[in-house]
Amino acid sequence: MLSQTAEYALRAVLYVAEHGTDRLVQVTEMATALRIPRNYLSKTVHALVREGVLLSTRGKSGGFRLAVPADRLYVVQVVAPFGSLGEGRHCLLGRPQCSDRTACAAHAKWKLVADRVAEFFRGTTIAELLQGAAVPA
Amino acid sequence: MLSQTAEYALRAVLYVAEHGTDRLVQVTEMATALRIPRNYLSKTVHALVREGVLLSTRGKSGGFRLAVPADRLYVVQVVAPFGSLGEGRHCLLGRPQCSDRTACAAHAKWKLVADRVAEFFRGTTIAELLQGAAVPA
DNA sequence: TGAAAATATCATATTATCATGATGAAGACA
DNA sequence: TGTCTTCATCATGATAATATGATATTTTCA
Repeated sequence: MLSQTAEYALRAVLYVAEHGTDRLVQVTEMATALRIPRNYLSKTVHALVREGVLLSTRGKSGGFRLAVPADRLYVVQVVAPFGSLGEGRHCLLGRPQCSDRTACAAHAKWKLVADRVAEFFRGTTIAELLQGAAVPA
Repeated sequence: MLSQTAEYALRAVLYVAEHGTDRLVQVTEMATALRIPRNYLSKTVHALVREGVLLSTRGKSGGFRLAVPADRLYVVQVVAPFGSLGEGRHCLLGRPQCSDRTACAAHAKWKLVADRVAEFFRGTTIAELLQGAAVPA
């Protein structure tokens, strides 16, 4: 559903949202806790900085924190820069333009489901995900 | 949502279901009509033969036909051998075992959506997709 | 000012996916 | 029997995603 990288991004943001309320969270800490390759995660979270999702501080006692309150940060903002998911329309059969008018075979049935998925990404906040359950190690 | 290969497989099966009711459909014909690389499609549809979705006949005037009536052939059967989608459990955060009991952060909210997706793949037949709309070239 | 800690970045390696081209094998039919 | 057509398969290549290792840059603080 999500690319590996997008999944890393989401897990990292959830980690920051949970542990970074009163301090900065370091990449090494996240990488260890979430079992994600360190430098790869570094690149990934830096991309989130460029996207305005995270803020980074360099140098000693540096780290990351949310750039947006968790209850105003939507999953799509975290995930969209990587895998193309959560974004606009999405034809099951991969047709470039597949709308209600020029429908592909799968369109009518699939649309109902695809809309649900899109709603989830666009309408769910990081805060809501954290409420769902405690985050295990 | 689907891997390229899984999408090819689904489009090919839809094509066979539509055009193969009273004759065999050849790979070259499908590849041309659906604009899919010929040999790659050949490999893909052959995998569907092994899976019991299609039947193949070799030699002159050979080709493919459905191994199962379109109204008893479910999308998951076509798609599962390729991308891992449509299959059983699916945690948004990629945890190997993520159920209602050991829930990850995203689980509760995501489950509602993921169940819908799984239902679509498991509960929708090829025949239903064909009813959805005419298949353009 | 220098050392340490942390992010940022670059170069490269690895792996999986997608694709191509050539060849083998089976069946139909003259 | 031979040839043609078609599926089956093999070997290889191209590309993108994922990952690793080394280095540069910024900041803190003694």
